[in-house]
Formats: sequence, structure tokens, C-alpha cells
Amino acid sequence: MHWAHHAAQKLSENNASQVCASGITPSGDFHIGHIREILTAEMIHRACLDIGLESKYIFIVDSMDPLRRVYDFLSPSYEKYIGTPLAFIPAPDKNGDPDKNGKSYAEYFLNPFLESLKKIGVFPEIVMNHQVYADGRFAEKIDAAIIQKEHIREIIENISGRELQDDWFPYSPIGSDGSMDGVKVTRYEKPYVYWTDRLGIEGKSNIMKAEGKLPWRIDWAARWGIHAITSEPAGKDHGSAGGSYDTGIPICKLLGSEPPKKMVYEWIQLKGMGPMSSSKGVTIGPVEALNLVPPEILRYVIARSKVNRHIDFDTGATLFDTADEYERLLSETTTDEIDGLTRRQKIAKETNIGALNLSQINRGENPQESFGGVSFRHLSLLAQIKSKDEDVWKSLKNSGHIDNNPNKILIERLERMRHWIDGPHFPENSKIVIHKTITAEAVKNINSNQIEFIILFRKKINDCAWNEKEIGNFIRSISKESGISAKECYASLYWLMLGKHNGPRIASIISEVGIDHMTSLIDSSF
RNA sequence: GGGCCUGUAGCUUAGUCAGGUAGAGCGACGGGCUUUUAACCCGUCGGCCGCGGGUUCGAAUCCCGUCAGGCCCGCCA
Repeated sequence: MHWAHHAAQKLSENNASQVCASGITPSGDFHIGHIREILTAEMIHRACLDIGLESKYIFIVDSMDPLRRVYDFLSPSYEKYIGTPLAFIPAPDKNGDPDKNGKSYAEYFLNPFLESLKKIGVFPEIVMNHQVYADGRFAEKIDAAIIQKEHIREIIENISGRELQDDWFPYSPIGSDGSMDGVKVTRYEKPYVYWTDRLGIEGKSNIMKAEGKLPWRIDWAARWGIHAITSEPAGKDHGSAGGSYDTGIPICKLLGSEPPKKMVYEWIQLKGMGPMSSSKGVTIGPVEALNLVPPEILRYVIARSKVNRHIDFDTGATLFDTADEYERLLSETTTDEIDGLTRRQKIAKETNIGALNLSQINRGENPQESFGGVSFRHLSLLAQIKSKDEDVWKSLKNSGHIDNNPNKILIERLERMRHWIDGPHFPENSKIVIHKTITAEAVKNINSNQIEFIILFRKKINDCAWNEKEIGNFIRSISKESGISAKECYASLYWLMLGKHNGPRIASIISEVGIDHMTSLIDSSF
């Protein structure tokens, strides 16, 4: 069984109707790691629907979270906004300066991410957390938290092991300058929290409005109750022993609601670069990723991996392999035939089918409709050796990959593949490098027979009509004429041109580089 | 210090929750496609399931210990 369906089944034991949720702080550009947060929850949501539960999926944007520090992409003028909720800060402009006429900071980073989510078929109910505060929906929880302040302190100190300061208060009011930093609470009189801010100015915050917020550990626990959340997978930073999940569960109960069951997902790492981190520049965005591979493949990256295993993501060989695996699975799972399989094989097949189904952009869509029929590896070869799309399709027809004209899926894939090849993310070892002069290694690997073949090839080269088919015929005829086996002849051409003993269809490459390149290559080599 | 995850064929891994003769892909090797070599098709090779104990008729799977690698605990998913 697929992990999402397993989770759904577990959830069904408690509730017939589910609320799956994700929460992200829009403090900067969204990256591929956030996709896991989103998709883990969204796939569980879909799985709930699959087994007949009622379910909705909400995406809580932590727009009430304050700006922590001035990030690298922000100008120093953001200094004054530290401690202010992201919803109430202007978005940065191109220079990183506050753009007073534009959107809020939170929206600025959120909007492009939502566009990417649409492309991968995720349509959450969006909850702007600052709005929930503004609507007074937190008020009851805030009141309960303040009244039970000492109890909550005990929970946090005991479970997390951290010591809270004497003047700690379970509500952070916004001061006169908009920041929550350095605001000391003086007293509480429902619905007002009275305070003195860091400028020494006194004031009060209405808990019915967005004039302050609960600290993270309580905020999270409170919203579980407010939205009746039954499932919220969290990143492992929250999942550690004594982390916010562990304190959230008893706090949620204390505030009068039933918490979701703890579920922790592992992080996505950029291969060999450690965890994703915007500040270190170790990041790849969903937009970028979607320019390389189709959305269903991006979903599949998440669907194929168990929640508790970290995902090595890179835009090179690993993504190639994953994309090809997706294609292979599609062709292996065309039938539901499971007779004759061992128990394990059945499990594997069911899990794969589950992963494929959850990878579809639209729920319930037949995965077979996303079948391209050509491996990404092969397509990358063709895209490199054929500059015209028409020639790629011709080649695919010859090789029997397609019968007629390419379908929409293939056309899009080729477009993305060209983008990939031209960009910085294409795997080095998949690049076809056509040499202008023979390499030293090639010289060592070409024997006298093969040299003889190449000399004869050069001698007659002007007799050959310069198209792929004729070049193919030409190679074979020279092979016969020289009495040297076709295998040796081909190998010599690969060594000469690519510096390897084999490669993609050599006639295509020769045809693409042109006769001048060939003659000069041979002339400079022998 | 506390905790999580991982260790299975050269590489990537499935199978671990519900114990029952170790599956797959890539690579390598061989063959076919009698016009092709990183297309496509077929086949072969390859695994003391990290190590040591225990439970069991039976353990990759459960329990204990141990080694190794990665990661999280400053609200960065």
C-alpha cells in the first residue's frame, strides 16, 4: 500500500471527515523543499478521498510570523521591520528595498508559489494566518492560553527542556512601531493585553484583532483546534524530541481540542550539498524545476519516496533516473493483473500504482495518459543531436517509439528537454561533446585497421550526399570496401568524434556537424 | 547531551509497520534486430540483507547490543 493511503486508512479509524494541512512561513523564495511539505499533506488528502472519506486540504500561510532578520536579498532598510509580521511589511523591489506601493512581503513570495502549485495540480484552501487573527478566530485560544499560562510554561519547559524567562507571556503583542520585539506585557484584561514596547511607549492589543500573535509553539497548537486539523505532516525540524510537535500535542489538548497524530517527513537535500537553505544559496525553486520536467514527474519525486526517507534531489542524473522510472512504471502497470505474483511483488505493484495515481495533476486521471513512450535519456540524446524538432520526431518514428505525429506530452517534453540542455542544470555526463580534434585517448584506442577505414572515408567523403540516411549507407559501403568490420568502423568514428567507444547514432551526429567539420577533424587527426 | 533516519548486487534501491524460500532499475557481459553501436528486444553474471547476540519451526523483517554515515534540536519544510 502506498504511504498516503496507509496514512488515510489510519486517519479513517478516528474521523470520517478529515482536514489535512500544511503551513509555511513566506519569509523568502519558496524552494523545492516546500513542495514536499505541500505534497505530503495533499497526497494524504487525496488518499482520504480515494477511500471515501470527506476531506479538505488547507494551506496556512504564516503571514503573521515576524521578519527574523535582514536576509541577504533585502536591503539594510529592512532593519526597522524586524519583529513585524510579514503581512504588514512591504515587499522588496528589485534592489531589495521596501516597495511601498506594492504588495505585502507575504504575498510577494506567496503568489508565484501558488502559481507553481496550480501547475502541479494542488488547489488548497488558502488561509492567511494574519487574517485568522484579524477575524478574532484566535481570541478564544489566546484567552485560554493566557489564563493557563503557567500550565503551558510547564509543558514547554518540561518537554523541550528549555527554560522560559520569568516575564515570558503566551502572547506577543505588536508594539507602537509595528514590531513584536521587546514588547513587555504588563497586564491582561480581556480582550486587551496591555504592554510597554521597546521605545517605552505604552499601549494595548485587542486579542480579537491582528494586534499580536501567539508564540509559535502555541500558535501551532491553537490552529489545530481552530481549523479542526486531523493531519499535518511536519518537517523533521519540528519533529525532533522536545520539538514543537511534542509540545503542541499537550498544549492543543489543554486549549480544548484534539491534536492530529504526529507525522514527520524527512527533508529534501540537494545531492552533495546538504539541506536546502535560501540564505546559503543552496536552493532550487519549483518554477525552475517545472521548466525541466513535467509536473507529474515532480509529484512523482515526492510520491515515490516514503515520508521518513530523505530525498536526494538534483537536476542531473537522479532526476533523469526518476523520470525514466516513471515512464517504465507506466508501461509495467498497464494491467491490473496480479495473479502469479508473490506477496512482495503484489505489494510493490500496488504501491507503484498508488504512487502513479497520486502523481497525476488531476486526481482520478489515468496515469497512462501521461505516457510519453520515450525515455528522458533517449530524448536528451535526440534533442542534442537534432536541432530541429521535426528531425527528432522523424527519428522517433524510425525507431518505432511513435507511430504518427508526436502527442502533446512529447512536444512539451522536448521543449522542456531543450530548456534543460541549454540551462545550467543539465548533467555533465549526459552531454554529448563533439570534438574538433582527436583526443589523446582516442589515438590510443584506434588501431591501424580503423585508421585505414577513416582515411578511405575521408578520401571519398565528397561522394556522399549529406543526409543521415546516405551517411549511414556511406559508412557501410566504406566498411565493405575496406574489408573492415562494421563494428570496428563505428567504434573508430565514435572515438574520433566523441572520444568514447560508443554513442548515439553516429550518422545523425555526422549529419548535424556538417561535412566541413568532418573533413577538418579527420585532416587534423591523421 | 537528547532524538530521528539510513546501512540489502558495482551504483540507486523495493521488501521492514502485519516474520514464511531476497525483487527491480541502471551498469557490466553476451546475443538479436541480417542499415547502426547510449534506440528497441532477449538473456547472463552479480546479494554471509553493516556486525554480534536473542525470540521463533522459520528473521532483511521482531527484541537487545554494537559499528558506520546523514540529519534535526537557535521556530530555515
